[in-house]
Amino acid sequence: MSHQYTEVERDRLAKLDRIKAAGIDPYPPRTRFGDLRLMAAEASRRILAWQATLPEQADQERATTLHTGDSSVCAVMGRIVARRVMGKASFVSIEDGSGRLQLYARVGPDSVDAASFERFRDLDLGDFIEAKGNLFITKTGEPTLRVADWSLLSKSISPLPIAKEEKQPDGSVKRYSAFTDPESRYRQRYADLAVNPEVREIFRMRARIIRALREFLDSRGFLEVETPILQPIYGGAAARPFITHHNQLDQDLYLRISFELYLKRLLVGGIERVYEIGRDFRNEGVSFKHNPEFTQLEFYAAYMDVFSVMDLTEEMMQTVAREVLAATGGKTRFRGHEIDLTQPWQRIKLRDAILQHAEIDYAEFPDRDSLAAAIIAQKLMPPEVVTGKTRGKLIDGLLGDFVEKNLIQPTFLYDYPRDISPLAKSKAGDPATVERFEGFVGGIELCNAFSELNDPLDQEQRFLEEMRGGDDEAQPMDEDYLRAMRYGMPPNGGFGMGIDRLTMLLTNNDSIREVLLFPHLRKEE
RNA sequence: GGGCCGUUAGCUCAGCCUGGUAGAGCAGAGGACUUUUAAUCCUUGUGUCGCAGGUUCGAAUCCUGCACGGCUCACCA
Repeated sequence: MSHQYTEVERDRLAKLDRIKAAGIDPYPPRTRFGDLRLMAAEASRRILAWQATLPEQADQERATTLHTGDSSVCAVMGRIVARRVMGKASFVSIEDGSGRLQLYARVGPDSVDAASFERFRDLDLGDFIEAKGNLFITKTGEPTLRVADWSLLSKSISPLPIAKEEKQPDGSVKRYSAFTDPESRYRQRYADLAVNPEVREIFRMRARIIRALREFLDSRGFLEVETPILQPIYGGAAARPFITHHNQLDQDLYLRISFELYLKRLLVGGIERVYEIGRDFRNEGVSFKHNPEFTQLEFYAAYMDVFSVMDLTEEMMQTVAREVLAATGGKTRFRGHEIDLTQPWQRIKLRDAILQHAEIDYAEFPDRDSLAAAIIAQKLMPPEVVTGKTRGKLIDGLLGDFVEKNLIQPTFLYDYPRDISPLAKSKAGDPATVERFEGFVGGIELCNAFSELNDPLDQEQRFLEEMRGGDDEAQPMDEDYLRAMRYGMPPNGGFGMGIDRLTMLLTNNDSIREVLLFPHLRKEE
């Protein structure tokens, strides 16, 4: 179905025809003033600095009254985001990657001729232009470029939902009828980014976070790798996969649900410290903290264990927070809470956390049925929810229902049930418990780590236990992974973290969709 | 999947309770204006009121179903 043009769009198409008829290319292949280009923020900074060099206060005021400005010629390019057009003079504001700058054109020897002015005042919000001239400051103190020459760089046909902005006395900006409908913003992220600068800032922050994580790991001898996204056997987590098919090989393949089993194969191969940042895919529900595809960091380090990984995680998070949240000294706000990521993390045994928040000591109920009975007796969960859950899943349920939301400041919980941790090493002398931790901040789970199981016989048993469970999220047996492990895998600590959730935390966004450029939505119509 | 709320002009919204087939601001169009900055002043157009049924003489409005979305609960170790 082809696009039905609105009346405004038809007007602009007619304008486009007039532009072409005048011999002007509305989509020129290159700029004319690229060599002279200044970013908008740099132009503002430069002219304000020039003003400050004037010897006397009176001279500075005189400069703005006469609005002569400095004598150097520069050029700016960007999108028109505001227009104030008068009979023979006109102001437009353009926005580029650095910010906004006001342009001033008038009919006169110091600016443009009448024909050029007519075309200038005919510009629309959303058009891209370049303009060349000198910088000056208006009597209201606004850094401005006086247009001596200009060109259209790209004509906008559909009106962008550009909001009007009013500068408040306190310096803040009040925005009128901003583009806010979440569905429209996600479906048309291009328009969202174009008119909401703070959205662009989220994704700059996201890139900074990932860069800081890379730098941290690179500087500690980790090798970044890429492993298969299309996998013949999925594993490394408990989740339902997406299934696809290779036609020529006539083979079903799965989109990976985790990188874990491939990265640990590399430890067998002698890569002692390895990490990957990439996309995982899980065929499950969407929520404020779940998207079907999401970005994960996993690292594995030979000769580390769960506690040394805990130390490294703490250091990594502090480093990233200081780097990304330099302005606030590593503090962030999230879901209404002030969170300090530079403080040492609390470390609590899962058992103690559940004892504190759910008032049940699961260690007193060593088998599944006694724990289930106690949970029902204490009315912690309704009986129908308890049915069919293993002991580990019951404990995990208590964690999710009673503990997680209370873990606001950075906290590690450790010592997890074995049956929900099929790839983690058992704790010495405590076969029901594994050496595992999860990190929580702001009431959500952020990361997960363990002393990785490197005993191929134990691992085989775990796979068999999983398959017996009949869980549709159980990990399938991966014979090749066991074959790798039989060659000998060094003891190692592994770690996984959701980058999207970390970005939510560091940018104070309550929804994962705000930190994904193109979040999953149902198809239109 | 459940609950609640929403869907009206390009954007932000009012109108719905109490049915008489649609409004405001901004954006747009025409005019005035050579330092404006939510520019101002005059004139002016704009809609399958999410979709499909039903009730009614008459539905944006009441009813039912559906679609899409938001929040939330469940699920997601």
